[in-house]
Amino acid sequence: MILTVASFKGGVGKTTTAIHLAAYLSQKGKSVLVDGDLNRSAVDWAQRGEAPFDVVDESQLNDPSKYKYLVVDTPARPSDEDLIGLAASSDLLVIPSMCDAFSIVALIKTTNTLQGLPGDKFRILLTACPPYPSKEAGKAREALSEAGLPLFKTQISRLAAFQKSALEGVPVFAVKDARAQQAWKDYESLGKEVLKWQT
Amino acid sequence: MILTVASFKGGVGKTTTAIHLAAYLSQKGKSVLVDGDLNRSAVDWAQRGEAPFDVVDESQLNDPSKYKYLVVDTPARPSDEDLIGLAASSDLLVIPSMCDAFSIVALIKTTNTLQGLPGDKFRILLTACPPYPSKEAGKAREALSEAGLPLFKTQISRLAAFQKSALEGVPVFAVKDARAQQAWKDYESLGKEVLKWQT
Amino acid sequence: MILTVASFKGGVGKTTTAIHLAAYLSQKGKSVLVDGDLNRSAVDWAQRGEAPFDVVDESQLNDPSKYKYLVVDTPARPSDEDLIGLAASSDLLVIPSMCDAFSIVALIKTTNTLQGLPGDKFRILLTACPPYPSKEAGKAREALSEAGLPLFKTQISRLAAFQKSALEGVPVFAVKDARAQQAWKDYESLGKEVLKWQT
Amino acid sequence: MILTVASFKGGVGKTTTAIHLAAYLSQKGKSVLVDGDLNRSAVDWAQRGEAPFDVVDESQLNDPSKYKYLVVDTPARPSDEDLIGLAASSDLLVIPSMCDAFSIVALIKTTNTLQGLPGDKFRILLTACPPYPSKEAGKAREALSEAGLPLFKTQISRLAAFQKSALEGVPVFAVKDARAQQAWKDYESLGKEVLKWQT
DNA sequence: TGAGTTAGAATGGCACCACCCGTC
DNA sequence: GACGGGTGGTGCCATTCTAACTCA
Repeated sequence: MILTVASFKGGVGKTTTAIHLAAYLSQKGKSVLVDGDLNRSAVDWAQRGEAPFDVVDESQLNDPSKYKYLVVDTPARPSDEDLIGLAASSDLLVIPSMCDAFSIVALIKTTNTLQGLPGDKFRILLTACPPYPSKEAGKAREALSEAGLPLFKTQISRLAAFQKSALEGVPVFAVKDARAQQAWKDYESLGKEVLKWQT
Repeated sequence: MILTVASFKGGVGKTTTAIHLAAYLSQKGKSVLVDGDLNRSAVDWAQRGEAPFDVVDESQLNDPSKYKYLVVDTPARPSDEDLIGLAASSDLLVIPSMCDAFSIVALIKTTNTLQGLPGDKFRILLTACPPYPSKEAGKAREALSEAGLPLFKTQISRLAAFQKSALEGVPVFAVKDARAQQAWKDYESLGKEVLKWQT
Repeated sequence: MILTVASFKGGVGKTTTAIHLAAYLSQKGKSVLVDGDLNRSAVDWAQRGEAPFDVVDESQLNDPSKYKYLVVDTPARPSDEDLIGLAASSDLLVIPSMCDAFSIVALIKTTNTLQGLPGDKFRILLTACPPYPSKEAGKAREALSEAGLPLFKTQISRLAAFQKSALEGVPVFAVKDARAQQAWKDYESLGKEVLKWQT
Repeated sequence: MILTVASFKGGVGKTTTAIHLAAYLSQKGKSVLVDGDLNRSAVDWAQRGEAPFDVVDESQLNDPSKYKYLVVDTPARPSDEDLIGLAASSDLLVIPSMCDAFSIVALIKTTNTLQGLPGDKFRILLTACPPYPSKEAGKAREALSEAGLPLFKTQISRLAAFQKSALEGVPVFAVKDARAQQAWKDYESLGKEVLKWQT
């Protein structure tokens, strides 16, 4: 199964999402994270710590058949053609987005592009959602639904544990933080939703 | 005076910064915000509400000499050459960045590019800084200083008022929010720092 | 039907409750408010304004059979014997109580006395409940339930409209206040609960 | 110095006032709180937590001369003779009252009784005053002044911290609440006024 | 028609609770 | 694990402004 993580804007948790999806899926079968980002953020990350799955540069992926799950972290701002290509070569396209107004508006503007994608091959993931009682995530969800864009039910909270995860180069469940488990649950929930979608 | 706002990543408050810099400077002299972003976020924003300054598409700026201050919002992810060009044609390059680890690491990676820029023509602005007692901003500041990158002393807080500002298409000081004035003070302080730099 | 309003403490909205119960019941049948309080608060109140029902001193109630509903406002701090007498001569004993800790503790202390009362002849009414998001009313409700004391489902909010009602000598629905209708709904709900209990 | 706290109605913060007056005065000299209330609220309170002063039942006060300050919490609804007796045996009579209309009217009705008291031996304390922008306290103050009744300049705010204080059995300054210090300042101010009156 | 009155909406300020975060 | 500081949302209250209605 090939999961591609792509977004039109940077700084939305794309790499974090790719890493933690790979971490979750590696519990279910041999997994690899393919780093296609220009910044090589994921490779850097893996070098800082100890990843429970393989992390390879996209040019170094020799034998995809070794893996049950491939998670691909793509460069930011793909062109329309890029996106279509990514969708064609993937089973599911995960599009993370923050829930601030600018991000949502930008995302809705790309509705045409996205709806050109085949069937239900993509879903949007809200990331960095502020805690209760903020309504930002709810508003974003509503706006995207109205625009007809498919959403994951799961959303990722904005927690300092994710920062520590990035700094230390370990998945968030390995971070020493009071809310590390809560943070990990978000991605576990996402992982379950992905696997459920597959069926 | 030409101020250019550019960043290597999206979703860092680039448009918000451009808008509020223009809003501050429009108090000091006739100002225009030139929207060079592909998403035309700033133009959209101005259409939603009532901006106290002109907002034009970059192709529509006929007579720059009419204005005392030009604030240019650029596309995300400029290439190195783009950046050099932008720096050459501007008096100051403002580079907003969030203070999360990925953003800071990405920024430091571009140190070489940035230090190729002439003199003290650019400065980094930390945006969306989490409130006390978070140390994220402090850590980011330290890391950037060590990398030799120049920073604005001012930093922008992460406040819901900025979200409302984006949604309503008005500068943050016109938003009905308990912390609107506090939010505006951040950009006032930035504006003062910019003007002070000029001298 | 004879409704008696009694409480062990003063200042809990006893008179307000008696007045508004009478006001509600007067819509359903001829009603009288019998003022047994030493302060003659209800009589004073009726003199200040225009009550839609009769208000008489307890010594002046000549012909109870004229009325379908009698609401009796009793003196504060009845003795145990008083209370038993009141219960015996009434169909229902309404015991208003604020939800502060002292009031609730004092009320629970009287559990023995209350449970000596015949059957389900009394119910406690929480009054002056602070607005959301306070949990005071919820805590009080929980404590009283644990003590086995019966509660009205309805509770009365703490609203300035009740103050104006007292000052002007009119039922709260006749007060010029943005929340007057909301305040009246509380007592309407109580009235419905009382009538429902009767059946 | 003997301070007596008495009121004609219950639920007005009588026990809270007695407790916090004793707490303040215990900073200035050895103090005791004499619980004369039938509910023994103050004794209960002291049992729940840790009071920084002695709390005794009125029948157990053996050696008053041990104390510099005696604060006496009296039963609710004293008769006129009781009141005169209390005033005679005290240096100052503190009469707490809420500022709702019923309470104020009831208090003014007792003007005759009160004015029969010797000289300036008593003062009224407004308690549970609602926050800005309510005018309830101002109106109450005005009405009482017109009736010629002496008032403390200090008034006690209605704050959730006082509830927590009651529940936990500790003075309000020991409560974990954002406004605990503000609440305590009210009673500090009252204490100062009392001491100042003494001279 | 014009002016005074009155009802409704918008505004500012505060209290309260739930939550996040660094420190002890 | 508890604490203190901070933010976000909700609700109440008084004031102000606006809109509509009454009455001369």
